[in-house]
Amino acid sequence: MLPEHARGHNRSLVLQTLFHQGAMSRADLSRETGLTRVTISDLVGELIADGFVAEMGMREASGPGKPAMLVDLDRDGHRIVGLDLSGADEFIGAILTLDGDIVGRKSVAVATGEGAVVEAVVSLARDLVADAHAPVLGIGVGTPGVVDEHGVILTAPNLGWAGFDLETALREALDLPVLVANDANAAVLAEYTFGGAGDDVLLVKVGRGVGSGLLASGQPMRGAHFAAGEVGHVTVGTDGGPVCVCGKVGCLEAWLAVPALTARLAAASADDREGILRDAGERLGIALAPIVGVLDVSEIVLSGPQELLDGPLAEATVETLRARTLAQFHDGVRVRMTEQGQDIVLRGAAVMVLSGQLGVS
Amino acid sequence: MLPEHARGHNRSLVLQTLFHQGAMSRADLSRETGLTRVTISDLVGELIADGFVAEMGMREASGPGKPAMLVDLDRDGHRIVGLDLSGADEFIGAILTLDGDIVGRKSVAVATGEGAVVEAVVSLARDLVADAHAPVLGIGVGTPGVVDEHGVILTAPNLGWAGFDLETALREALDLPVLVANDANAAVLAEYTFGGAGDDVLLVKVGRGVGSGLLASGQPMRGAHFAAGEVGHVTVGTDGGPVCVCGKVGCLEAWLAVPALTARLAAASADDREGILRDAGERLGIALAPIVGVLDVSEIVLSGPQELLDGPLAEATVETLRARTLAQFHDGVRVRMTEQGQDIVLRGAAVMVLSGQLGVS
DNA sequence: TGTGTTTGTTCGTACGCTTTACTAACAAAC
DNA sequence: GTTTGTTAGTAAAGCGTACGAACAAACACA
Repeated sequence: MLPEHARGHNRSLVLQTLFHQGAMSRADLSRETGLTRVTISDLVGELIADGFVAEMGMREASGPGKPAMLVDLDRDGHRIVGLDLSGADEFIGAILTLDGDIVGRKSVAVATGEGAVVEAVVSLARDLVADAHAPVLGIGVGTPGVVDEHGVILTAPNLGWAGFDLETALREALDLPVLVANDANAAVLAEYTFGGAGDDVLLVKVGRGVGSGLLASGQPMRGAHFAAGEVGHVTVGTDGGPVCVCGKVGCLEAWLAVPALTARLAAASADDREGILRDAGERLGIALAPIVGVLDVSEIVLSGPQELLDGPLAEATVETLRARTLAQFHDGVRVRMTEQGQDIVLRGAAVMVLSGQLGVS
Repeated sequence: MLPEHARGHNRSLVLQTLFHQGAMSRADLSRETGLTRVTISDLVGELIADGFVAEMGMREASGPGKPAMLVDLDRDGHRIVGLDLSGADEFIGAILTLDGDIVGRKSVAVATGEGAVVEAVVSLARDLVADAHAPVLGIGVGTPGVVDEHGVILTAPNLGWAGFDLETALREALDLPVLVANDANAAVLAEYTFGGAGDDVLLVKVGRGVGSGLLASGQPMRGAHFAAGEVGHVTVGTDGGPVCVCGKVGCLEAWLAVPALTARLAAASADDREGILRDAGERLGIALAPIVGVLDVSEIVLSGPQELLDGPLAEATVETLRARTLAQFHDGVRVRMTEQGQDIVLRGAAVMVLSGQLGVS
């Protein structure tokens, strides 16, 4: 640990404070961070020189004393490019502000195979960077599959990838910072930074498959083999269930994934629909109960088609969880839909860039 | 982040290196840590002045150059006191070396109620400190119940405690650093530091109840309400099961805790015993499968009566886990007994002190 | 006009680590 | 016995980082 590491930490502390609390004076920053005004002035000067922070004009004086010069992140001066490769039909890309607002979109049809996918993704990213009309802080990518800490996609059956270094490929093609992570892990970051989630939260993402992203004490969990969150093919219950594409019986994905669930709903009468949704929700609760017990998460967030998840399914999940865990410890566990909608992975990808480049989350 | 924090980090880095690799020269430390020889000399001088490190004599010269003066943690000059309050009949205490070796023991009968327990524990700790015949680095305590980050026992039904600040009570009575944590959380630290466990490990402790301790990326998980690991009263399976003391049906504890399991074994014929153990192991596997899926732990360690756990039960657990998770991601999950035996909580309590006082683990 | 408050900067100081340069102590080769 | 080369550890100087003291600027209020 060298002094410059401490300096970097303090730089991030200033950026983090501005990110969450908005424009304020140097003296405000001093009070918020506990560093002295002198040190803050020095740090802010450095951050202004680097272009991350800008002076925003004087605060209209409200009391005695010299009026304050407000400083803030240069929010208008930067953009982030986010990509979501988890869609069934399209690769979706967006230009985002530092606040996670989407100010531009573009998408291309899904490709398969290493070469074709990379070509499509690079082209999508290049177009978005060109349209940003501002310096791009970096490119964040949320992709299905197991992704290691350096953005190497270890396995991604849907995209036909195994051991492919997407991060380096994109960085070399675009000459910008690139961060690649699993889509559900990106999503939980969006929920944490923009969705007001607490420090211990599990996000369950239901789509073609079922994945999850986990934050413990505000830190993303990666797992021993970078496979944390890969919960789709865990068997749930001890009484059989639907057959899964993986060959097993009763996988969470066979109960809950959108294709399986919509197929069962389509085959059922209108009266049976609620029962089917409640069954799926109960299965999710059964799978989550031991996780809530071991991890003591306070919040479970669902992401996916609202018409499927937000209703009988979510209700059955929370009821099952309450019934299967000890109220004394985990009474407060909340289950809710995300409010980030379909853009959750894009916004999570932006958080990855904010976190990687500014140390902000 | 101030410069002195960096200094503290580097002090711990030196101690950590010596702790794990044993005596070495200052130049060796420089190579291991990446800090310069000058800085290491300065740090070592400070640590010697503080009594944590001692010079151990010259290394017999093996090559050219000036012979090296070996330095090491002053292992003989310090002791740690560990307490294990999780026993059914006794509070167990021990004097330990910095290497976790037990060099003295003492125990007292279990008391109940705040006042009586504190009196018994303080007296036990005081006797051990007096017998240590060396400066005691601190006192670590592993206790059943939910314990917060400051050593306040939020709930401990077995001891009749709720919201009791054991850490402060002991610190004021004994005037030594005190660290209190849940017994299973202490146990997993022992397994990590002394048992060669990896960075992502779950320890399941089977005794009167069933608890667990979890390390993710080498960091202990606490949970949103400090209740991480409280897995005993999670319902497992969807086909009923034994009635639990908590009133629910099919709790993991009703399947697996020692009193319930021995009672079922005693009531069964010799031929049925293996089936009962396998059933219990299967239930454990069912409960652990979603946890392995979400957390991607590489290692599950069992702690408790060897004659119950180490055999058909553990075998059934690992078979169930393999059957219920996707081999592609979690093939390598190992299930094994701890080799720390009955002293695992005591040794874990020592790790808490090492970690808290020296930054070593 | 003076007094008190707040902001932000300048100056000098303390601390931590590095680089550079040195001494001490040894082995190997001659 | 001398020279050469290597390794261990220390001393001095310099740079980066944060702090406290002091101050000027700008304002409210009496």
